[in-house]
Amino acid sequence: MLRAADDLLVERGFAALTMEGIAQRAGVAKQTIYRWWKSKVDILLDTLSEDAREALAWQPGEDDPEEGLKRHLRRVADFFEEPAGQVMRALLGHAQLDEETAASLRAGFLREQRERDVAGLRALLARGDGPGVDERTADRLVDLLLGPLYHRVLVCGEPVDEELVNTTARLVVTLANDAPGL
Amino acid sequence: MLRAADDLLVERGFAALTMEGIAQRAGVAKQTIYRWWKSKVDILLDTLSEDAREALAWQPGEDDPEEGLKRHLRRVADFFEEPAGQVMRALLGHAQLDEETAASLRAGFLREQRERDVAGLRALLARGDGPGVDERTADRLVDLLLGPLYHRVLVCGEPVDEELVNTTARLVVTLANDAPGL
Amino acid sequence: MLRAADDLLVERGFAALTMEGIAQRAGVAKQTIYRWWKSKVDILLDTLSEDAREALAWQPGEDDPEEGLKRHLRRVADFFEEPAGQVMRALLGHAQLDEETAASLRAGFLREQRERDVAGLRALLARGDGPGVDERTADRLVDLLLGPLYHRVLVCGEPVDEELVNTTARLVVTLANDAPGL
Amino acid sequence: MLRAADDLLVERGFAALTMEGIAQRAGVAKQTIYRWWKSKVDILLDTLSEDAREALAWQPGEDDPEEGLKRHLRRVADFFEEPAGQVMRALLGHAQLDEETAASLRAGFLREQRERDVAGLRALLARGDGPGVDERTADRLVDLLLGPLYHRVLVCGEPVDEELVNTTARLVVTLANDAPGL
DNA sequence: GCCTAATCGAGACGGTACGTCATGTCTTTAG
DNA sequence: CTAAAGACATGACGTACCGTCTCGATTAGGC
Repeated sequence: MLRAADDLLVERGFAALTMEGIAQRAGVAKQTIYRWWKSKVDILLDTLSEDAREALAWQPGEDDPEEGLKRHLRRVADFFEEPAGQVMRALLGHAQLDEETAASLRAGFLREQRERDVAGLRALLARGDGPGVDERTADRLVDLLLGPLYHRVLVCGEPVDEELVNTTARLVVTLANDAPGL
Repeated sequence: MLRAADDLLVERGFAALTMEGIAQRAGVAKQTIYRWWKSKVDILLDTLSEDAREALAWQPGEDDPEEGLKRHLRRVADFFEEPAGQVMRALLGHAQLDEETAASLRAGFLREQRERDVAGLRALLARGDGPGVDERTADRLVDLLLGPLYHRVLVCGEPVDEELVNTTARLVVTLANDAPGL
Repeated sequence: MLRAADDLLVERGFAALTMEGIAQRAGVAKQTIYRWWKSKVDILLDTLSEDAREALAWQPGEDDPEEGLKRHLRRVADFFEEPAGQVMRALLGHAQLDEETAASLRAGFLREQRERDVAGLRALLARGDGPGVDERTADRLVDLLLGPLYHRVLVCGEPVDEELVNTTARLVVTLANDAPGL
Repeated sequence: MLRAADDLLVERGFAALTMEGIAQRAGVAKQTIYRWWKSKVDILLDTLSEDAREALAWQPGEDDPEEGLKRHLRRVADFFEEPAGQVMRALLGHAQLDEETAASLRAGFLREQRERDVAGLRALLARGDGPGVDERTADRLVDLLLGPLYHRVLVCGEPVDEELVNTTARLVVTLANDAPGL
């Protein structure tokens, strides 16, 4: 059923993603779906957890912090082009329209991802020359790190280009090394 | 009718904002609404144009670039707390779910606002010590300037704090003065 | 406008006969139609008066009563095949659905036509060998004279054949000559 | 739902008989009605089949043909005063306005009723002194038998009086006994 | 190996909103 | 000053999904 929901979202968009449609596509009765999820948003939250966790994971590497950040940001940029990225866009979008979706999304996937991002960022910066950053500082840096990419994708609706990745990465490294001034 | 739509959105949320509801609230026939707008999204696009233009305008000032940026970012942050900001959140959200909404929003309000942002940013930076930035550079800077705020609001669902405003403003000024390395 | 209404009725049927349609077809504003008639039924009543009076008139002749009746009944049968007959069918039909239509139709056209029928029948029978019939008797005979034809057309929806015309005519003449037993 | 439709027709007339009204009166969703019938006419056709079959049935009796005919015609006359008769009037009326209604009505109820009428008439005449009539002749007689009553009710909008019943009955018996001259 | 019980497909049900159509009234505009 | 053009409030249309609810049929598991 997750697969059916996922496919329909990508094929026809969120508006055409109905419980009846998913049921028919999955060859299942509506009631059976309601047994496990209480809405189509709930289904998407599940598919997101399955698919996005790995795609947004911080991969280990031997390079310096700036290079590592670039690598990760490119992964994030690519993620938005994939089906799982479409699901995330849809959920982030729906969270703007519905408080309950927002709460579920933020209490679940987004909170966990934030933790992974903070940890990943700290680990990466620890490999550099500087003193590294504490958890609170890393948390602050995440908005600066991801914000420009999300803005480009969600607000402008354009793909993230290399220049934005590079500038953002360089900038965050600079800030991190200059942490006291943050 | 714009007022009725606006009120209902803020009071009850996007899902409960129906054409029938707007019609009833405005004391107007559904047909009359359809005569002028083809969907509730269309109505919101109109209210956005009316209300958000001024709220997101770059106000003149005598202060230096960094101070000016902070002032503007605080206005942006405040905007998201107002009704007009709710409308914008809703439209940005719906744009993630519906290609047509995305196209309308970006071809209209967002494009114009982007132009105002680029012009405002350039004007502000021109008041500083540095050489200022050309249009293309300013355009690139806008993602970095606004991205963190939008991320905080749309993704995290939290209010923009003073610290984020200050850091972002300082960072963009630094980058601008260091433009060749952008 | 009568012409426009008439044409539309025949072309597309009663359901598709709307005030808006008539106005458009006649190149006239709706309001102008409402100035003269209060409904589409009212318009049809007018076209009926214009067209049906002559088609259902009793034509003079030199033949005997039975022949004369046959002639007249054939005219009635033919009338139902013409556009004016369609109007009459529509109005009689609508009169079953709407008391007001029924009242207008019966107070106007049908009452006058009934008078013409009674007079026509009496004149015809006066040419025969028998003693003729008085007005009340003729009035009673009219249901027997026209009923079978109307039944065939309105209820069965089939055309009136020669046999029905002949039998009905013969029968009414017989009855008329046997008036005391009526 | 048949009951709700029936009641509303009698109470408020055909024009005020709406799918929404029926749904509300029956405490049922519109969609449920559309699941089973495709229009209000379809519903009325069903109520007619249920109610009119018996009211228009030919009842057995021991009397002679003329008396039997009178009995039956009086039943027909009474039928038009009942709710089921209102339904029939409405359907016959609407059949004049709409080809599809006409086709449904004639292919269904009217065809069956015609068969019952032919059979009933033949059975009655077989009880008389004469030779009886064959099926084709009986079919021709039905227009003459029912036409006057229908004319009085549908066209004149007046109740059927005893005189019309008696005259019509006598006349059909006479004709039947004189069948060769038909 | 059978019978009971739970599960699941199918889809009917009472609802709500959709977007469209025609109504009859009204205002505005052009000749 | 009239009449076209058409905006307006109203209300029904027929459709799509919603979330809940019965139905049988089909499995499985406990005896």
